[in-house]
Amino acid sequence: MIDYKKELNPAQYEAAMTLEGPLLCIAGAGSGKTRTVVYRLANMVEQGVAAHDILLLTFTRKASQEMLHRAGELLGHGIGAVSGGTFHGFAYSVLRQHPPQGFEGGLSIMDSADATEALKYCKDTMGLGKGDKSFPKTATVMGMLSKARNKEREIGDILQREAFHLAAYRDDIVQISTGYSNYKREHGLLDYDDLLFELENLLRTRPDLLDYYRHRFKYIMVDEYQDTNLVQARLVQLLAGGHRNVMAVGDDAQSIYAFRGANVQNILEFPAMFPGTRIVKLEENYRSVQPVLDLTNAILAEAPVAFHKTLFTSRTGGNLPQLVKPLSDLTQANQVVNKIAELRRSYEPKDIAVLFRAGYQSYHVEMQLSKAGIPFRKYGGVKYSDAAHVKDVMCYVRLLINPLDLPAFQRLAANVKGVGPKTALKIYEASRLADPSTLDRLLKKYPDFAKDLELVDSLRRQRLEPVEVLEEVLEVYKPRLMQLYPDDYPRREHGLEQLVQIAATYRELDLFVSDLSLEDPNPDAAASEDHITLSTVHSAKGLEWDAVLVIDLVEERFPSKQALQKADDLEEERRLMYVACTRAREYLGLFVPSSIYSRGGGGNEPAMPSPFVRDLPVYLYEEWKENYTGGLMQREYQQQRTMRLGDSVPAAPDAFSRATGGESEPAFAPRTASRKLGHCTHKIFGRGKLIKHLPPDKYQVNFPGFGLKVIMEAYLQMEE
DNA sequence: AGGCGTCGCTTTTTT
DNA sequence: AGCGACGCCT
Repeated sequence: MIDYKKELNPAQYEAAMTLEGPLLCIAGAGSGKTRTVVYRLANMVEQGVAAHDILLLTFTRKASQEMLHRAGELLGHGIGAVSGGTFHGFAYSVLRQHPPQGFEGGLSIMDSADATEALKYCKDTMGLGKGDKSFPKTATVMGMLSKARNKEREIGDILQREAFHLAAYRDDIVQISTGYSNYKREHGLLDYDDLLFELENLLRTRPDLLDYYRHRFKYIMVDEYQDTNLVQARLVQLLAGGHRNVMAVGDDAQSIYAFRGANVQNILEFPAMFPGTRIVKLEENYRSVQPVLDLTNAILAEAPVAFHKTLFTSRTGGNLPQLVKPLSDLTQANQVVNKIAELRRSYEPKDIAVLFRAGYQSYHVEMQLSKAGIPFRKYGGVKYSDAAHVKDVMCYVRLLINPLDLPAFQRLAANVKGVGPKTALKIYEASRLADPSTLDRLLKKYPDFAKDLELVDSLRRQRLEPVEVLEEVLEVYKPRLMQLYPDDYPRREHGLEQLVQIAATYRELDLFVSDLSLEDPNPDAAASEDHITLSTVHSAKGLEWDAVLVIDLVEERFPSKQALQKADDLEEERRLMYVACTRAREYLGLFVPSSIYSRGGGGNEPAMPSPFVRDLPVYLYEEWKENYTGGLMQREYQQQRTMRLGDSVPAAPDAFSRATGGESEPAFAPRTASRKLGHCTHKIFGRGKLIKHLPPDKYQVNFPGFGLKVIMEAYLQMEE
């Protein structure tokens, strides 16, 4: 028997024990969210719930597998057939069993590269935006279309709000959008957004199926609920609408996917969607040492989040986070590598990570790490399955599943010398319309492509395992690999070996293909023990390391350039910064280069430190500057710092959470008023910004240089 | 007419 | 580094 009461804190215990009815778990960073879900799963099994009855929706398949694995360990036996994965993965698994109208002949999932290519094709064939230099790029148009669908608003609306300069192209963009939809239907293609909407449509139009799935999944858990969008919330409502045994877990402070339509309101409105929801807040942090936690709390203090939490930790000791100011982003790479070398004396490589806002920002660090012989693994940015050779090979496989998949057909054809999109389309039309004379003539002209089509046909006749299919394809494709990529074909060949390895774990071809586009498989994750991690902050979500280094903390990089315009976007960047820093257990390094290389400015340009760093009270970190010889020197302590030394947490956490959490207050109290608060002056701390009114007579105030304080109103001089 | 090489320009984040 | 426009080649 598991002693739940002993192994969980009271809030975790409550969440793990509540199995029936709707439950919302607000879990701060590092508060043992996974642990709580794991114990809850174990409890379910002990209470006699069959694994088969549980649906566990998580952000990545890896996350659901880890939860199941750990629950299995806890129970001392496997937990078996829990269904789980991402919303998109789940949607596909349902849709492949119940193909929507028009997809009976086969159904291909397009990843974002496929979708953009298809959109470009539509744009070109419709002759829109030709020769107009300021016409938005295909990728930009794709982004707008996807945003409109995710937020469920008109395209014109999105353009107006997010890209005013493109509003003039609204009609053209709407036309492209219509053309794209038709194209997808015609060729049996679904993009990521379609998966969710088609699933909703299926459940709404087929009451029998809705009923079936409601009985099939008697318990539903949704992780990272703050990153769900509107249609995902409706799917949860549909699926859990019968029994209402549904748990949502999330943290509004870690919502970082608004750009793709994630709606923080979802988590706030969960109790309204499921009346009678029990709310549990996990606020004790088990991950980070106090100095790291103090700094992350300070980042969040300025954010207007609905549930204000100040996390507290029981982890004692720990050093102050370091703020390192290299002279440029180039020397930053050296400083990062030096620091990693130093950290490796105390930590395993797998416990060290370098985080950044965008994929390209790790470029210099990657170079220096390679030079220093430190192995690393990069997450985020370009995906493994985006590599041209992987896409090439997968096109053969896609045509097996869906013969109408025109993008796949065109891509294969384009690899043959002398064939471009137009010729490919001719062959495609000729084969589809059964026009043997044209077909014969064209295939004679391009014997290489004829060979490809023969291969696909012969594979379609046989019923082979995924791995066997791949081996046959590679036999034809490998010789072509050298021809196509003479410069680096050995590296690509290695990548294809990995693809075969992945294929070997599947029995069904369509699952192999869909998984590859729905979830980056991360080929040799198992062999990553001796690798340090480089990752975008988005891809680092839900993970943690002993030592975390965040780089490029300058204006226009982090926060990113385009987020500086709108307040909402800037708040999302702040939460992103919060997510980055809360990944650290013990060491946190913030790197702020004084200049960055930019193409436009013709070399190095001075850079402003990120506002997220600028606004931090100085006593929360120690500052190191790089000198001309590449060494680091510590900045002399400022007056405030000396004054504050020996002081503990900026805001006394107990008092604060008691004052804000409030057993009497409804837990869902949006902090609407706080935005309107102004400034005040205090005799000792000087001028500060009012953050929150703590009734009846206190205010939480942020004083530059002193940080968060809770002060009696009588001691404050208010400004207008 | 369609394919292919070259030059100039611009880079967020992900299922 | 990748897209798009432009111009030359088959």
